[in-house]
Amino acid sequence: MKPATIRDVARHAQVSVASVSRALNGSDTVTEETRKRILESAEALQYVPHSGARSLSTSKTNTLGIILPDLYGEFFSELIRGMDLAAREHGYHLIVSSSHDDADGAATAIRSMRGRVDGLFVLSPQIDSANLATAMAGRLPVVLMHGGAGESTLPSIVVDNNGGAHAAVDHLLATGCRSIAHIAGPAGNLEAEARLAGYLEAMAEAGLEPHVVEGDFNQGSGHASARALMAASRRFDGVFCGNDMMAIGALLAFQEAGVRCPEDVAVVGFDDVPIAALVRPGLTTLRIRIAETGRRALQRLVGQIEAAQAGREATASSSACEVVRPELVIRTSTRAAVSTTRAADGRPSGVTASAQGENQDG
Amino acid sequence: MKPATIRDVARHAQVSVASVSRALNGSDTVTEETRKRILESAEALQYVPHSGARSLSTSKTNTLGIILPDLYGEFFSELIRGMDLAAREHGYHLIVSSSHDDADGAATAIRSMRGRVDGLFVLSPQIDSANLATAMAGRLPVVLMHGGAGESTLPSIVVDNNGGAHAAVDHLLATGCRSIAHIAGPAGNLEAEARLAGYLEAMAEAGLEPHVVEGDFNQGSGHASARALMAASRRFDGVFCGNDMMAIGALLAFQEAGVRCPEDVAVVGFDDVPIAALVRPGLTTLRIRIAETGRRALQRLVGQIEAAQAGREATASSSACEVVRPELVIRTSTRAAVSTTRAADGRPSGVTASAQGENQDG
DNA sequence: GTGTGTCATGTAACCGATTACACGATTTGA
DNA sequence: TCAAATCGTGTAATCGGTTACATGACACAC
Repeated sequence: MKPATIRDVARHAQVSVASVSRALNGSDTVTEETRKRILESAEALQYVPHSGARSLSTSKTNTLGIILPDLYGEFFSELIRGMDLAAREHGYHLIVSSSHDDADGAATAIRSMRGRVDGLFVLSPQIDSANLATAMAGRLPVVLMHGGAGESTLPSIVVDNNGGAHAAVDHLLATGCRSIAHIAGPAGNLEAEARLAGYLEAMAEAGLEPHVVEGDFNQGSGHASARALMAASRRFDGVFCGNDMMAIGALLAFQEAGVRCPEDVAVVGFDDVPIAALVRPGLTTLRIRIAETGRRALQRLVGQIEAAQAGREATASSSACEVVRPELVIRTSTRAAVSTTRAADGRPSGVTASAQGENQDG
Repeated sequence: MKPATIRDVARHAQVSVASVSRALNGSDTVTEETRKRILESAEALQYVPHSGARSLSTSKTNTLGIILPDLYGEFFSELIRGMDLAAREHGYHLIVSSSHDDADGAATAIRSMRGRVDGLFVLSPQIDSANLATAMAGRLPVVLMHGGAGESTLPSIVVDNNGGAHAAVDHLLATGCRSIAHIAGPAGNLEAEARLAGYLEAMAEAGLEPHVVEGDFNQGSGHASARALMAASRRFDGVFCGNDMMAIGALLAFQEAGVRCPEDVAVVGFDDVPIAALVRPGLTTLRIRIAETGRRALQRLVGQIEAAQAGREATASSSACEVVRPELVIRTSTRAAVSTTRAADGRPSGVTASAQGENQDG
C-alpha cells in the first residue's frame, strides 16, 4: 500500500490540495473548522509529506551536512550532540559524513552532499582552502571548523589553540616550572601546529629555551615521547602535551619510571576529554566546551542560510572568524601556583579548579 | 545565479534531457561520444542533480536515519563511523538525530524522519516496542539496536548482555573469586537489566549468593557504590560492574581506601571503552566491536530496503534478531586464572589478552 | 527497393508538494 | 443599492528529475 499523498488527504477531507498544504504548514488563512477536518484526515490516512517534493518546490531541504575527519571519538559525538539539539530547534536535520582522513576524501564527500543540504560544516584539519573552494563552487553556505581556518575568507569557528598553548605554558611558569618541554602533535595537522606555535611563542616571551619532541596525538606516542625526554640529557620539570591522550601516555611513562607527578614533573594536556578527569593524578588541561561550540556553529550556519535566502549578501559579521577560547582546568598533575603570585593576583580569568571526583557520563 | 538544471546541461550539450539523465546514471545506451559531451557540459555548468527532484521521481532518498539516545559518547561516534563507511559503499547518506532520553522524544524524531529516509536505525534503550510500532506505522524498514530488542518481532541487532555478564562472572570465578558483587546500571535501562539478569543467573548456577548495589552508569555512581560495598559488613573479593565507567569509579574508590586491585578485589567492567585500557590497573572488561556492529546493522537495513523494493515480503532471515557476542578482554584488574585450570584447558574461545601499552586513537 | 529489426535519441507524462492567481461569497462604506 | 474590499477556497503552473513510449536513422535480408 503506497503512502498517502496530499491529494488523498484533500479528497478525504473534501477540500483542495491548496487548503491541505495551507492547513499543514503556516496557517495562511484557513477556517479553524476546515483545518480541523484536514488534520483529522491527515491523521486518518497517516499522511507524511514527501520531503523530496517539498524541497523541489521550495528549494529548501532543511538539512545540514557535516564533514568530519577520521579521528577524535569523544570530541565529535559531543559536537554532534550540541549541533543536533540546536538543529532541532531550528527545524533542521543533520547529515553526517565521517572518516575523511585526507583532503580528497573530504572534497568528494562535500560534492556528494551538494544538492541535498542547505549548508555545510567542514571539519577537516588537513584540507587546504583552495581545494575546499573548488569542491564548494556552488555557493553553498559553509562554516569551517578546523584549526587554521581563520586564514580563510570563509566564515569559521576555530579553537584558539595558540592562546590555549600560551595559557598552558603560563600556568606551568606560574607554578614554578622553568624547563618546559612540549610533546607536539603530528606535523601537517593544523591544530597541532597552532599549539606548537603558541608554545614556542610563550617560551620565547619568557626567555626560555624551547624543547620539542614530536608525537602523533595518540596515547602511545605520548608514552614514547616521555621516555625519549627522560633518556635525553636535558633536564625538564614540566611538559605541555599537544593533547590529552598524549599527556596520559606521558603520565604513565613517568609513573613507570618512578618520576613523580607533579612533584618532579608537572604535566598539562589539551582538550579536556572525559578521561582527563579520571586518571590519577587528574590531568590539568585546556577545556573546550564542545557541545556549546557546536550549538554556536549551527546558529552561525542557519544565520547565513537565512541571509542568503533573504537575498542579502554575506555581511561582515557572517564571514568573520569566531574564536572559541579554551579554558584552563587545573587538576593535580600540576602544582598550585607558587606563593609569591598566589596571594597577589589570584587566578587568571577563565580558570576552573576541578575536583577529583567529578562525574562524567558513561 | 541559480544552480544549473538537467535542462541547462541538455541545452549546452545539444541533446535531450533524457540523454543527460541516461549518461549521468546507469549507462542505458548512450554513445560514448555523446556521453563524453554530456559529462563535459555537466562539468562546465557545475551541474549537481537536485536530490529532491530525483527522490520525487524514483521514490528513493538514498538516506538512512539513526535515532540515538542521550548517553554514551564514545560508543556512538564509533558506531556511526562504522555505519557511515558501510553506507558510503552502498551509496547511502546518514541522518542522525541524537539525544532522545525518553520514548516520546524518540517517537517524535522517528516521525520527523518519515518521508526523508529509506530506512531507520533505532537505538533507544527505553523505548517500548508498542510505542515504536505506533510511531512507525508507515512500513519503513527498521533495524532495532537496543537491548531487549530481541523480544520484538522487528529485525534487530543486539548485544548479548546476558552472555557477557555470564562471561564476566565465570572469569571472576575462574580466577578464584567466591564473593562477587554487582554494581548495576539504572533500572529501566534494558541493557542494564540484561546484564543484571546475566549476573544473577551465573551466580545462581555457581550456587553463590548474589550481592547487588545500584548505580546509574556514570563514573560517580561506581565510586559511591564501591564505597557502599566496603562500608557494608559483607565481604567480597570480586566486583562485576554494569559498565566500564562505573568500574573505573570503583577502581578509584578502592585505590583511595587502600584496597588493592586485583589482590584484594578483582574488577570487571563492560563495553571496553578506550579508557579501560588506560587506567591502572588496566580494566578487564567485555569488548563490543562497535564499528563492525554498525557495519553489520547497515548491511542488514540495506538488505531489507532492497527486498522491499523488489516487492518481496520480509523473509524469515530479515526479521531475525542478530546477536553480537561481547568478547572478554583480560587486563590487570583481575588475576590470572588459578593454576588448576590454567594448564589444562587453556583460554576459552574469544578471549583476548591485552597488553598494557596498547594504543588508542586520540 | 521494401520490409524489418536494432539502436541512439527525443518527447512528454509523471512523481508530490507549494503557491500565484482566480473566483465567488460576504462584509463594508458611501 | 452598488462598488470595493476582504476573505476562504480552488485551479493550475511550477520545481527538476526519471522513464515509457515514440521517432528516425541505419543495416541487413529478401
